[in-house]
Amino acid sequence: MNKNVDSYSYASIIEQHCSNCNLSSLCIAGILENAEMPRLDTIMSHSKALPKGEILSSQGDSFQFVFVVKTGSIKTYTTDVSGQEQITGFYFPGDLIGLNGISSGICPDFVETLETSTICQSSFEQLDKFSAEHPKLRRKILKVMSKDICNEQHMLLVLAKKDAGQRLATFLLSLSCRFKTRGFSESRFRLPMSRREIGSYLGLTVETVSRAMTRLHKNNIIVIDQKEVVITDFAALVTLRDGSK
Amino acid sequence: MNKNVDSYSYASIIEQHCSNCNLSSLCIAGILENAEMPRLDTIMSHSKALPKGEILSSQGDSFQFVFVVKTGSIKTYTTDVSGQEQITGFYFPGDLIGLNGISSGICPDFVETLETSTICQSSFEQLDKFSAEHPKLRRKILKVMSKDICNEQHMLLVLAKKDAGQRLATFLLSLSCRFKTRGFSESRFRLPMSRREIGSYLGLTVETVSRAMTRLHKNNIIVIDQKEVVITDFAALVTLRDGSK
DNA sequence: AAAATATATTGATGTAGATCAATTATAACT
DNA sequence: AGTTATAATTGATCTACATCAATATATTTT
Repeated sequence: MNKNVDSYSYASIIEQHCSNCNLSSLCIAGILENAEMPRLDTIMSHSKALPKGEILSSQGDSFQFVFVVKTGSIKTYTTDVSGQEQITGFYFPGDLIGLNGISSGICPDFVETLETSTICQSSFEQLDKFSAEHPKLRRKILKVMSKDICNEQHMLLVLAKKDAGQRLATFLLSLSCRFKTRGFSESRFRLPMSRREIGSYLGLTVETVSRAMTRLHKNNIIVIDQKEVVITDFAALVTLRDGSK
Repeated sequence: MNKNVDSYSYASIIEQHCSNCNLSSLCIAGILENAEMPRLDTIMSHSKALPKGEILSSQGDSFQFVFVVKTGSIKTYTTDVSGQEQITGFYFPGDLIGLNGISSGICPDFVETLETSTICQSSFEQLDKFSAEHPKLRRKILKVMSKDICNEQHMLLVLAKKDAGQRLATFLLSLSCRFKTRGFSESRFRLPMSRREIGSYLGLTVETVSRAMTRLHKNNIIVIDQKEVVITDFAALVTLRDGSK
């Protein structure tokens, strides 16, 4: 039972188009020519604001849709036979989510809003058909998946080899970079996820995340007030991240 | 400087074709019709036996080729600015490697033989062109990448949440399954990688891998003699892997 | 075959982070 | 505003694994 966007009573499709979306430079739509936009608009639907905690698709659902974050943020997480829950990624405006369902035809994870968010949705089959005729779109999809693989391989290294401080530094600098790419401040931002969620993503407990956070604060590398982060010493944060332990 | 296969003096292209390869059921070639094989043969080159330790491509190389393992086995690993080395995967006959280079155009990791191996190689650009005209090949490539993402997301959970015994159980059962798929025994096989390499992959030290191994042996779950493994109690190994810790 | 080198095992000890527990801060609800 | 529930911090203790060190076993070299 896929809970696709337009099945929500509060999430009907409203008058929005990829062609007039200011996000297109970040989104897969960015590689299309203006003339090709109308066709994209026929396969993309756009949600209105979804509240925090909304599950866009669940582990075990049959795979049908891919999503692009328009505003807000998303987490993906998998669970285990033993009930262990692992956050596998955080996603921000422009990010394309859900391609990992292709291999088995089953959604391998949960996709959930971290805060009030709007998202765009497409049937994967239709996107794939479109891409068959558009080499640039085809390549873009491959690039997105390839990038996902690289990101996860990097996270494997982080989880396997880095201590708590380095993991948190890696995390904060990655967020900083992603916010910067989206035109926001790279040094001052709000964490849309809880300490527990950061811990799940980084393979740490809440307590360890909290302690690592206050340590960064005490060392005057960041200022942290609840979810608000200010990076005050980028160089030190990078040194910590890249230190040979 | 890409060290592609046919640049090796000892690895000249020999008379081999995808069309007469007994591996095709496991390989991407498996989804093509007989009539399409000749075209695949024009873009695939086949190495002769490469010795252990041969590096097929290096982190930082410009991305050009993808590889399929024909015989033997392969490891991929990345390194860090701080010199940390992380094995990101082990690959066996039929496995397609290298698609993670698409996003940046740079090979993000090293690809190296674990033992004497033969491999098949294709220019990615040519494979991509071919796939443009063959929906099934296009879909197959997407499936391979999607599977890679799922595998890595699963490894993230293993590294973030599982203890040494569970990690080793996960590893051994995964190998068992992959060998079975390839027509080999699922209960008796040879580990082509060292304890150190297993440790790198699982985020553990050699010592911990060794201890976890002897513990499995003492509990009569496996018999291990150097690199030879016999799984004597699958149920116990599964229970260990899936245990809620 | 002997020497040298690399790999694996086993033991002793130290430590980062988990766990348990208590307190404080924040958000949600009535 | 006051009550309840949730999230975050901080402290005390415990433990699994890393680290250091010593053999032991393979593998390679001469």
